[in-house]
Amino acid sequence: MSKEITSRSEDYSKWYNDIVKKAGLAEHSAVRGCMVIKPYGFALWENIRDQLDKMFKETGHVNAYFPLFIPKSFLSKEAEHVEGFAKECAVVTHHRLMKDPNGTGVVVDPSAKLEEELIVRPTSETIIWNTYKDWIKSYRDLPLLINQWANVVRWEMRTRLFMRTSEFLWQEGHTAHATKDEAVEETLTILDIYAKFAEEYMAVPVVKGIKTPNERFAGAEDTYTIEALMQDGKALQSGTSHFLGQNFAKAFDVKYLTQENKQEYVWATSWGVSTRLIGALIMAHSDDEGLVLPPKLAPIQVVIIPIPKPNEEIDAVAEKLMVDLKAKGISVKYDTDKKKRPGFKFAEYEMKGIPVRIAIGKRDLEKGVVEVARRDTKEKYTEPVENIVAHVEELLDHIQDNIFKKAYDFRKAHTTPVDSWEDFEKVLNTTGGFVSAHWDGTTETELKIKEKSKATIRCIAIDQPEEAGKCILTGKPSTKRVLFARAY
RNA sequence: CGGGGCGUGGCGCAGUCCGGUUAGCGCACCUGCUUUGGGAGCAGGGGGCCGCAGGUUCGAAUCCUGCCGCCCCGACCA
Repeated sequence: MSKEITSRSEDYSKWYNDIVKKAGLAEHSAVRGCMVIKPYGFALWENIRDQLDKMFKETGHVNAYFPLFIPKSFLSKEAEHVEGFAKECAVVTHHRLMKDPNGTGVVVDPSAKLEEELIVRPTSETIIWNTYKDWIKSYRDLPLLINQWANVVRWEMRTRLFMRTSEFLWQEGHTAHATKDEAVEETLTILDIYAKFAEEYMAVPVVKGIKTPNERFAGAEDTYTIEALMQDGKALQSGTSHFLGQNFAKAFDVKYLTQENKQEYVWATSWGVSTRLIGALIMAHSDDEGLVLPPKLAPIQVVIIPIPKPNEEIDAVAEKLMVDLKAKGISVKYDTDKKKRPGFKFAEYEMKGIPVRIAIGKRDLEKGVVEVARRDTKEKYTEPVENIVAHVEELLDHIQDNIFKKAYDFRKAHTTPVDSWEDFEKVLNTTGGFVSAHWDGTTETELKIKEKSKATIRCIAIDQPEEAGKCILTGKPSTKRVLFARAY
């Protein structure tokens, strides 16, 4: 299959599409901008979801489910929020079809017009805060720490498999707190979970930071983000955690009684990651042979291939290996398909990004060894059968570490401090990646820079030290560097 | 919303300019035989309202009109 995939250097965008399709992750559906997530892609999403879900629950969150539809009036209760989402909402106006009186198909039944239109949720703050109003009466009801796994719809102009689709799967957390400090702390707790998940499970290094007012979520007071860097030097916002202040509490009149019997508005957060994470995984690690998956999220971690085809002796070794590997919690597939030859299988599993391949052949077995191949480095070597379980267990960890390190080194090599406009443009147009530069702090300058260079401020890194400098565009004084990049 | 491209068996395409036997090729699929340590070979076989609707014509995948859909690039966004 590798001969069918476009190389990164030839056309990065086409390469990405080829991988998504040829690795069997997803395909375009009959509906514009919407994708079908295929079983292999969904298995990957399930692994992402299950791990995150566990992390949310460990920090006291519980899951619930709110409606897909939101009454139009709800959306307009928070002014900035509606402004931010209005342009990309799908609207339900009718609830019934009828036979076309002039033809053969069906048409919308004009008598079934809804009194109030329903919006297909682009995000659920409004319906959830409308519900929280009834759930929160006293300080004893707080904090309220709820997450939902759901689909949302944003009517995007231009879509791309996993990176931006009109409908996507995500989780959205919505929490309510008695104090501002507690809400801010929650926002940061989640940001840490996202960063930890990205780095330890996806093996994608991220910068934790805060968004500029211009890049903030519609309706938030502060938006925190994890920003990752893709192999083409473009940044990808991979998760966001918002401190919403009392904006939604005020919009939906959610108050609680304090211990002193006083009415106070509650403080809110919301946070989410989506199927875009799969896009991040692909773009961060994969190569011209196909997908490269981090072992911790790979639906299949080890594939065993009989050489040249299954027989009793090979089956016996493979089956024992499977039992032993599974006992260690390692997912393994034994490919007994007799129709396909080994070379075909090798290429196929490389395309699918399976971290470790074990080839069992008669010739090797006579020497008591099997062949081990790792996807990340393409190395191949033989290993005694009796060592194999311990070896694979260790190898999966090595691969996980190695692809993280590779991505980390790449980011390091593509993060450049600059102090002048010439250097800024030069770096963006050559090495790309993150450019660390001083900015005068105004939205006006931010927008001018974006217009001139197509680079946006990805974030102000949380651990960025104070440092006196001059804005690269205006020369005005600045106290901190911010991270610019061209982004997805 | 602007620019470009494309709709022909499951997938990828040729054929369309210049209308003419039975619409073709590769992959995949089915059957059989031979193969088998990096994408096997041979033989046989099944599968198409050529995106939709009109029109021109003796005759349309091909020409004309209208529509629909999708993809890619840009502006906007997770």
